[in-house]
Amino acid sequence: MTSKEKKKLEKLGKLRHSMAHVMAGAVLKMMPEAKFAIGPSIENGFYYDFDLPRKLTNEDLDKIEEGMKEIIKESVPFEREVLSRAEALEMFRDQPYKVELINDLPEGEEISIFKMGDIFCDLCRGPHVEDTSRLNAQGFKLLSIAGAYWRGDEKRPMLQRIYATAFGDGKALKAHLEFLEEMEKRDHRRVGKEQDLFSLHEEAGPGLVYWHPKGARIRVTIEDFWRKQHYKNGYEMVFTPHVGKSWLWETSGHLDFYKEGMYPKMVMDNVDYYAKPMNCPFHIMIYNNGKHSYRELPFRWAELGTVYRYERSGTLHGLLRVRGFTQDDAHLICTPDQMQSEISEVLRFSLFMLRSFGFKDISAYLSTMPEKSVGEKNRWDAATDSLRKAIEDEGLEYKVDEGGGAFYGPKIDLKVKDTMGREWQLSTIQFDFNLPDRFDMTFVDSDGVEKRPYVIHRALLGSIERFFGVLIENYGGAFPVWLSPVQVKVIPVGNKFDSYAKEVEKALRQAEILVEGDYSDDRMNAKIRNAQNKKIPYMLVVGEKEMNDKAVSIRVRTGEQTNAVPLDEAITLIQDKIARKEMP
RNA sequence: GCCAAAAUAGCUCAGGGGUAGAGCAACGCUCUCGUAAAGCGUAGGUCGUGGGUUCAAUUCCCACUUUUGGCUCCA
Repeated sequence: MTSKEKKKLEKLGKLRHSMAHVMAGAVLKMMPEAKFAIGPSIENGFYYDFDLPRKLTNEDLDKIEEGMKEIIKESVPFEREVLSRAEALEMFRDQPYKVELINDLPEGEEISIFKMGDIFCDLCRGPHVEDTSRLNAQGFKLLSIAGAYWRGDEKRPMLQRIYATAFGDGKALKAHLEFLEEMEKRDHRRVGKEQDLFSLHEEAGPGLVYWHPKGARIRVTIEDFWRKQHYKNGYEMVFTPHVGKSWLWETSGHLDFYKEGMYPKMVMDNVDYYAKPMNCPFHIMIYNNGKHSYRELPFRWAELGTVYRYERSGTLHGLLRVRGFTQDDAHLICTPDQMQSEISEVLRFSLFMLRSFGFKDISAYLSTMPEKSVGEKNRWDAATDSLRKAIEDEGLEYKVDEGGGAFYGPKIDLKVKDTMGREWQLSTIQFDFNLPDRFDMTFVDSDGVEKRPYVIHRALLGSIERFFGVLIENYGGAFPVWLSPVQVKVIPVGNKFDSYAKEVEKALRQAEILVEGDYSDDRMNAKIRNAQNKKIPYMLVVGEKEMNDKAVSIRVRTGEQTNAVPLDEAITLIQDKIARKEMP
């Protein structure tokens, strides 16, 4: 970010934060009993949390918005004052949340308040605009009412939060509202319905995904590519069961530390079984099936492993947060000597995969040893160093989350930015110092001594379901040709040309192109419209001329049109686009 | 899980204490069509589930289920 951009953001932040005070003022006017929590500026806007005598309705939002516009019109000044702790506590004695905030301020910290005329006064660090006339009455919009726990803690009171978006002027606001509309259009749940890709069924189990034929085609494309690349990169595939006896989960520690994330037990013949929330114990079972020499290592075992986890009911969301999903999992089992090269390789591989799917803007997050952890410090240090070196060698931008690692090992997470500028965490590469001990994994080293191997978990796409959701939103349903579930729609201009269209269809299918013909009695215009709406990359329109010349008319979903293309040329062109993973 | 809102035809949605409505999709018929919607017709619903109030509930009330927006952004 340039310093100019930073300044602009700071200015917007000041504006939004001031706007939050204006909103609080309007709410106070409406409900004098209101208790105020916090009201920061956030990305694209601001919010304020209130404890109110009654529930807010959407009509209230309109009234509050009106109230805010009035305050803005009145050019109310913002004035800063510095108070002693005692004065501040006295001033906010009727505001329990503010009192808590004041009491939590560290000793010696300056306590300041901002007065907005006699309308509203808030404990606040600032800064603010000089007066409310600096705010734009056309530049904001209250968006939604939401519940939010005081300080994000579910044991504390639930407050009412009003979210708003705000910009310097009406034009920027309009642009942002249009952006939100565009997001709605790209929503994977909406596109999933429009293109008949997948469904979820409350009566059959929430958070469990059904892949329809079109969605399954995309999934198969993803998986085929994934398997091929894994074999090319020295991995082996494994398949493991979906359930395991409690012994397995006791040994792994999941029943001690992860039980609330697991589906409850099934009992068969008086024995407890659990659906797997992770694949790792199964892969370790394969490893422990025999004795291993250092000469065999490293093992790279991959599995598209479907796992089941309990996600809190309120957090389920389309494909992005589900209860049953398929991890593109793998475990690297290696000697200490091999660790660095394995990490570097898997990071490189990960970047290759993400880029293959069109994600170019990738950043890394390195999470280091937390306070509570297992495993020897020197192993943590070596592992963390290898992760850091791998990131730096790739020249990736990265942030360090000190102490943010899991208790069993440090990790790298990769985040991609999609075409709409949103970040998604996809890949994760994670050391495990817990399971090798628990399962007593060993290899015989060159000196004949049994030693502990390093175990690294990794998922490149994360989960197939979630990745699919991200892909849909990234492309807004207009996939590159290789991922499109229908790459070509053959459209005869009239039923007279159905037989030639079928010939074309057959030729394309022989060329391994995903093709469908439209033999409905719709008019050609309607057929084109239907194909456009499904975002099918190529429409091959055929009629008399094409039939006579063994040709097709190519209409790309962008609207481009090329007439009289010989059929074999059209096939080559489409095959080429598929091979290059390009847009049509 | 918690707060709020929602659930009506396959989809998008309207309606409202007294026989349930539209558009699109589906199906049938007519038209045989040249680059983003031909015309006519037919069928389609225990109004999410269970309970209550009422002469009468899809509508009002309660519970449940599911979905949606939130629950990290620090005065």
